[in-house]
Amino acid sequence: MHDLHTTVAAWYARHARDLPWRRPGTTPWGVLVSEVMSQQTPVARVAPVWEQWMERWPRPADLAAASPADVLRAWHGLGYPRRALRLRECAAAVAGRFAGEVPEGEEELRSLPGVGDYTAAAVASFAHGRRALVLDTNVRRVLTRVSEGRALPPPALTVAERAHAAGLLPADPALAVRWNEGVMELGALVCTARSPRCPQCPLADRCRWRLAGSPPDADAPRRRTQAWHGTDRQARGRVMARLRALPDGASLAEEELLAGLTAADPQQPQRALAGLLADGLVGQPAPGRYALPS
DNA sequence: GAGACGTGGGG
DNA sequence: TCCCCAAGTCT
Repeated sequence: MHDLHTTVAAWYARHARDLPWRRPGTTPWGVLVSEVMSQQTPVARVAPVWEQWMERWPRPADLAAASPADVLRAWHGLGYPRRALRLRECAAAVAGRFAGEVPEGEEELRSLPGVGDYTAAAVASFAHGRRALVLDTNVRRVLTRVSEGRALPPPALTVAERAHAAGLLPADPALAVRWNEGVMELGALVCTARSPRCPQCPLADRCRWRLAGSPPDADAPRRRTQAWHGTDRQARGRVMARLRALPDGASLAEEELLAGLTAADPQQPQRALAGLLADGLVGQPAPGRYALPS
C-alpha cells in the first residue's frame, strides 16, 4: 500500500497518453492553447487541430495577426467557436501586455480572455511548473469517488471540495504538478463518468465508492439534460457551418444563409444570426451580405 | 447562480 | 436511432 501521491504518480508515469502538447519543447503558449481547446471538447479531437494550429501560429503574435475568419475555419470541429475568437484576443493580450510571454501567476492568467479558474491553474502548473490547484471535472470526479464515496461530484464546485482538494495538493511544486496531471489523467482514462474501469484503477483498494460497491448516483441533483433540438444553439451551429464552408472571400445574402433553417419558432434563424453578429462570429462584408468576420 | 454556448463520437 | 456527453467561461 503506497502513499496516495506516489501511487498516482507511478500510474501516470506508466499510462499517460502521448498527447502532442506533452512532448518536450512545447511552449507555455502551446500549453495554453491546448487547455483552451480542451474546454468542453474531447482531447482526442483536439490533438490534430492543435498540431496544425501551432505549426501555423506558433507564437501569440502570429495568432493575433491572423484574421478571425482563418481562426474560425481552423477551429472547425472543436465547437463553441467563441473560444476561438477569445483565444485570438488572448494572443493579442499576451503579445501586447506581456511582451509575448505567457504570464506565470494565476491572477494574471485569469485576466486573459477565455482563461478562467481551471485554465489559469492548469497553465500555471503544466506550463510553468507552479503549485496550483487544478480542479477540473476529472479531478473532482476522482476525489468525490475516492474520498466521499459518491458516484459523481455536485453540479457546481463547492467550498468543501475546494478545501479538500487543497489539502491533498503537495507542498512541493514539482510534486504538485505530477499530482495534478496524474489525477486528471486517471479521471480521463480510468475513473470515467460512465463506465469506470475500476479493475484497472491504482486507487481501487482505497476508493470509498468502490469499497461501497459503486452505488449509482445517490440522489445528487443531476445537471439537467442539455437542451439541443430546436434550440438557438443548434441554429447558430448551422449558420456557422454554412459560413465556414464558403470559399474565401465569398458571402451570402440573408435569405441564402438562412434558407432551410426554419424551426418551430419562425424567428429563430434571424435571432441566431443576430446573436452571431453580436458575438463577432459573423461579419458583413457589404450591406445585406454575410460571411465569416474578416 | 442559473443559463447560454457547438460538435462529432461512443454506447 | 437516440441519448449523453468532453480538460469551462462568461454574463
